[in-house]
Formats: sequence, structure tokens, C-alpha cells
Amino acid sequence: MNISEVGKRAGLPPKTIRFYEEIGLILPRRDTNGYRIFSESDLHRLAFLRRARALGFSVQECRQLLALYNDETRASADVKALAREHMARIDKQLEELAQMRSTLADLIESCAGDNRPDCPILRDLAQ
Amino acid sequence: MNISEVGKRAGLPPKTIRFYEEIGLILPRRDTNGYRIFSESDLHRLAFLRRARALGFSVQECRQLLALYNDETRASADVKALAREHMARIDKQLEELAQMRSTLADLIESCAGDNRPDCPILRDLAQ
DNA sequence: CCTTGACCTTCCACAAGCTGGAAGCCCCAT
DNA sequence: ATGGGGCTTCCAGCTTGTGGAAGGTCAAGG
Repeated sequence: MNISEVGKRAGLPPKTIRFYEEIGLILPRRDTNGYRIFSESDLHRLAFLRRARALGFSVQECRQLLALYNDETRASADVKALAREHMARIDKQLEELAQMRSTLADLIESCAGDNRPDCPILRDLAQ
Repeated sequence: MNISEVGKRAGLPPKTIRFYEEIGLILPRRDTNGYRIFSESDLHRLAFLRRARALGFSVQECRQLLALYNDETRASADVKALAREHMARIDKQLEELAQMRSTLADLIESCAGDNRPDCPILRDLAQ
């Protein structure tokens, strides 16, 4: 199967698939004309990647997840540890964003939002 | 004042300050030897930038905020609108992260995390 | 057989927001 | 004069792709 078809099936644009090959996440065969040929196994890897990325795993983590996926002798503890680290990072981001949101909401509420120049938001930023 | 001192006072590393100059957020004077000289006004701009960035505003938004800050005839409505757009983006990010977090938490809970290879996390990713 | 359009290929540049490092100048103290 | 620190510029890299240009390939229609 060609790149655009595997792209449709996996839900990834061809550009992204080429990029994933470039960084070694997949290694499709090549036809005599130089075209990439994707096997069912390549398709599965790509779909796996799409879902892992959608969960916010970094490309490096995806690499590790794929390695674990292909390792029949893996320990599920290793996968769980990876997922836990990732979730810890997400929790940290959530906290930071919630903190920003809270401050912003306060500032926005305190601003008249009319045509006068006086603005608590700018005053706060300037301190 | 020199770059490292203004950096300490504004809470920004010299590298970042040079970068901000490069992209036109500040324009410090230069000494005859080529060294940057920062005025109190430069310091205020830098501190403003640090706080705006800490609230998650993009550099482009910071540019607009600084312009509004320096415009005596601004309407606070414009500042408020900027802040509202930004908060909307933050809310979107929060939603996405919360969704990821929820899925991840489910997967993590369902995984034994022992030395056996069977793993619901990988199964879900592979679908 | 030739053309046309839709593929495919590679390579380069850009996005955000810095950060690190190298090479070289400058200033002050010893 | 020598050493250490600070300053300068420029280049490269991080992450995760995206957009575009130049050019090869393939299948269908005239």
C-alpha cells in the first residue's frame, strides 16, 4: 500500500509518515521506483503511534512504547511506569494551566472593558 | 545597567533578553564598546514581558500587550479581549489535557504492572 | 504515442521560544 | 602583563511536524 492510502487508514498525513520514517519510528520497504510500500504491520505501527501521540506521549516515549509492544518478554510494569511518568507530567501541566487560568479570570473580571485606558490587567503585568 | 544586571532584576536570563531584542520586543541603547545599556524603562518592559509570558501569553500577544501598555489612548476593552482570547485557548488546552488524563488514569488502573507481558495499555494503543 | 493529472520522491525552510556553545573583544584587579 | 569574568556575535539544536519547490512515475483518455 502507498503512503497516502496508509495515511488514510492510519489517520495520519503523508508528511507525518515521512517524518516518522526519518526519525526511525517506522521503516517501510521500498518499491523499485523508490515508492514506499507499507505492510499491514507498518499500518498497525502507524495507528499505534497516532493513538499514543493523541494521548500526549512524546515521540521518545512512543519509541519506547513501540519497543515494549514488540517485545514479547516485556513486563507490564515497564509500560505502566512510562504511563505514570507521562501522567505526572500532564498533572503538572494541568496545575500550571489552572493557575494561569485562575489569575487570568481574576484579571479579566476586574477589567471594565470599556473605551477608557485604565486597565487592571496591564497594571498587574506592569506591577 | 548591563545585561546580566537587568536580567537579575527582571528575572530573565541574558540569552532570553538578547532574543527579545532580536525579535524587536526591546531596543536597548548601546555603549561605545558595543555593550547593551538598559534603562529603567527597559527594565520595566522586561519585567512586564516576564509576567505576561508566565501567564502563558504568546510572544505575539506580549507584543500587542506592550503596545497597549505604551498607548495612553488605549481602550481597556482591547486588553480585555486579548486576555479573553488567551483564556479561551487555555480552557481548550485544559480540556484536552483533562481528557488525556482521564484516559490515561483508566488505562493505568487497569494494568497489573507486574512482570507479565500482558498489558491493557498496549492493547488499547494497538486497538 | 502523447498528454494530463494525480501520485510519489527529496530537500529546504519555517513555526515557538528559547538554550548551549564557540570564537573573540573588553574591563578590572593583581 | 596576565587572568578571570562579562560582553559581543553567530551558528546549531531542541520538538513535531507543515508548506512548498523541483522533479520522477503511473494510469487513463484521446
